[in-house]
Amino acid sequence: MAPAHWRHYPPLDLPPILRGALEVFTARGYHGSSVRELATHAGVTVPGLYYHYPSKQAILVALLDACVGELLSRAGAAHDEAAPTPRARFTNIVESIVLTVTHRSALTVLDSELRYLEPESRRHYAAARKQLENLLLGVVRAGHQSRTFDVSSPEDTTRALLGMFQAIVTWYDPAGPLTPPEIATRYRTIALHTVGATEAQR
Amino acid sequence: MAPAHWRHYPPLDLPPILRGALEVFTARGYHGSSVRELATHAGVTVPGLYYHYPSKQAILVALLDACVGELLSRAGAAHDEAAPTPRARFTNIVESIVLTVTHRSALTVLDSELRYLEPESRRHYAAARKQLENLLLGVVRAGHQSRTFDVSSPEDTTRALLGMFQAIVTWYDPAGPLTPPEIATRYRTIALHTVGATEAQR
DNA sequence: CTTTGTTGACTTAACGGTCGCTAAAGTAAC
DNA sequence: GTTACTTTAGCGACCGTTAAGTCAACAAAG
Repeated sequence: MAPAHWRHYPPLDLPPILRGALEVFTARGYHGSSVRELATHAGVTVPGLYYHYPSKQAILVALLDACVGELLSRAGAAHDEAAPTPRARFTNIVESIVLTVTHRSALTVLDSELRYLEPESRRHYAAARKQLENLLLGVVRAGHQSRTFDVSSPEDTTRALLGMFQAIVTWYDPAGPLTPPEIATRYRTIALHTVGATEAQR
Repeated sequence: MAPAHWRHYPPLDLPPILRGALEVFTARGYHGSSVRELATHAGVTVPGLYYHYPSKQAILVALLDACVGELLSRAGAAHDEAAPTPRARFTNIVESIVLTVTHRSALTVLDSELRYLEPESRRHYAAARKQLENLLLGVVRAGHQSRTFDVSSPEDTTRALLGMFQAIVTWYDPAGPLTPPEIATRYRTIALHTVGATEAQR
């Protein structure tokens, strides 16, 4: 379950039903996909699908579970591994978020389907996202207080940064010319500018 | 049609059917809304709805038309009104985008439903968004060349900025404490940092 | 060894309900 | 009488879901 290292992204190991569902949900959206499409894409019949999952929504939840946990644990590992300076921690977290968003882009797209979940599940994912926000916010605040960073409001800046990263999936194409590490490098530079720490500083 | 000024946002003047459809689409998503819901929300019957619009998709298109055009024309006006410096143009465009995203948040949320459109309509909106990107990119490039801005890549930075603005709708609440002008002010500061132009400079 | 019972994985067939959409008739204003 | 718009009624297709049966694998009982 736990990856060997937060920078290493093995191919997603999902059961065939979830693998197929991921493709269909990504292409057509949650409400736009029928359980029949999910079933045929996974190579099973419809009741075969219901044997493994109690409902269509449960499939989406299982998929999101695989996503949110990974993002959070990788960002945490990236933070812990960094030298104990705001700058090092910040760049590691940014790199890890951008790597996850790109390497797991199909899963990340599902974030926009989050609001169709029943309230209980939705609260669960809202909490997870808040945890990520707090991780990044802590680092930005530390940099703010030590004057390593130049930000007017750590809270606003953190929220803006996370939005910036999340938006990558709206244009990222795994078949395109840019690789995840390349994008991570570019966004590291941009994010450093956003928190007022120029590349030149060390 | 054209607003008196790009900073002024009168209440949306939409025909009742579109007004109701906007609420329903925003709450449930395109595929999650039925034409029966759209009709009852607008106070008409289903065939009454089909008298005005040929299909469910046409309603979404009409709604998006009202959105994209406004965003583009306001950003253009904000650019033209600014003093002819990259910094003034940049802050005006940023302010105008953030004001539109917040004042017209219900319409902006529909952007995530864009991929469910048939290819022809989707290309139309992709082109409009590209126009906005080019408007902002031109200004960022000008600031880059005149050394007013400090960016490593105007293209990447512009794309990151637009993603940052678009993401506002994921947390913005019209009933919340923050008003659109307040958010615009905060994002102006953040965006200036992102392009490497500190607030202190004039 | 066979027989029998149990489980797990999956099938065929279909349930009631909702989907997007429309034909045809009606109404009110000009 | 024409135009603008609404109504009642319902089309066929598809929706998420389920009941009931099939079939291989395996274990305990004879």
